[in-house]
Amino acid sequence: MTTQTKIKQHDVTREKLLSSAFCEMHRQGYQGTSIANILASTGLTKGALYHHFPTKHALGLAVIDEIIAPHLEKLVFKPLRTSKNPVSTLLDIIAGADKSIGDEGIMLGCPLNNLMQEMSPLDEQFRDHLNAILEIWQQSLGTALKHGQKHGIIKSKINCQAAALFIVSAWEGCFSVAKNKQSPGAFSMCMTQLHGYVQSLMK
Amino acid sequence: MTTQTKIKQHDVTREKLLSSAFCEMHRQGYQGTSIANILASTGLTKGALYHHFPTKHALGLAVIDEIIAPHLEKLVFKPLRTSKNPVSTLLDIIAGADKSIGDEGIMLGCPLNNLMQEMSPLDEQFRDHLNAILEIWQQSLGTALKHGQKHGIIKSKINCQAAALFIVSAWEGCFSVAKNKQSPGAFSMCMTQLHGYVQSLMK
DNA sequence: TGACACATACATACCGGTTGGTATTTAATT
DNA sequence: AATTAAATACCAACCGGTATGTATGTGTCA
Repeated sequence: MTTQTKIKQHDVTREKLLSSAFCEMHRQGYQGTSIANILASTGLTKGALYHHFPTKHALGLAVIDEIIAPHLEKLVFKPLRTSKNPVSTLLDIIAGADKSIGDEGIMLGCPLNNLMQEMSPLDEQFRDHLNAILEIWQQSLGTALKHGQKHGIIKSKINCQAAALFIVSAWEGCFSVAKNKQSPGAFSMCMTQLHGYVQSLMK
Repeated sequence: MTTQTKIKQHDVTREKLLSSAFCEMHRQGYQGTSIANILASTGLTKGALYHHFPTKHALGLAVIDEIIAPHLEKLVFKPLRTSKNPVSTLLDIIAGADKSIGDEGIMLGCPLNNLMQEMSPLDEQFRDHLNAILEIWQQSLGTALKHGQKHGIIKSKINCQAAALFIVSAWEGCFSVAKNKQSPGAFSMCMTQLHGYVQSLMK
């Protein structure tokens, strides 16, 4: 037996539900997601779902915390935090975003951004959970820029927090527009401009 | 009697429905908008609504074409198109956006962006109508930048179409983030950065 | 032999949309 | 100008479908 703890059926089912819910929410939004569809695609029943999650609302929050947040953490936040040259890492991430996300991901939009748009004004808990991710994002970027400033890579006059906020905003904006145009090409073009913006912060 | 043509009851009721639908859609999204709420807030009934619009879907499209598009046309596109110095007009619009939109508008987000996010992947007609506005926006910006290039205001190496696309994206991104943070302050900070970006395109 | 992990059937509420009918305005005719 | 017919603008009740959520039953495994 490996070091891995035993996988219980309980967790398998829970993962199935979360993953299916994420998929549905990514495509239809939270409100457009129907419990029935989730159950159909997993082959489970209401008994299973309501055994694991008290409400659809709780399921939605769990998707944010257990799927969306870890995904961004792995793909963006951690690389930025652990890199020896975070500014160059940032440029790499921006430059390679279209490839690492893929056409379908671009068409569907950023899951975080999608949910923010839909749910933030409607539900305070959704907003808080989503905002926590946004905060980490901005923080990661701000720290990366500050690090660049300390090493003479980033212009000293730059307001790193404001620039970080703008990068996040523009990033999500690129997703928005590309999704609406249903055009991965537009995403690439847009992210290239963002790449240029970050470079314009450098000496 | 003035030169104005007589206001018919028909149009008054139609306007009431459109305006209420817009309001509801701005707050709840299209899918979250219920016919019942629209009727309650107007004091009308289903008979009235379905007399003027064949479906909820048609009502949604009418809101886009007859409310959202004209509003942006008046506030952004036309000023850009008719200005003698469109680049400076653009800077003015960006600088004054927070004031001209107001806190509540910022909290609720850009109606265009909201609907794009929600409906683009779900409905082709919505996408097309929304995209048409986006296209005009990008076009207005591209032309403004080109005009600036011709007059030696904008750097000649700039790709105006790409820059225009990015400005729209970043703009919408500022809305997204500010809406999620429920923070007019974040919007202002973000738009200030966008202002700086546009200035960085200038000589 | 219970606690757990699910399945099944049902309750309740709301959704968009339809239907038949009724005022009200408009247009035509005398 | 008065009358009448027809089209318009609107109302209120209802329909099928679907939504989330519940109550209860059943099999499994420690």
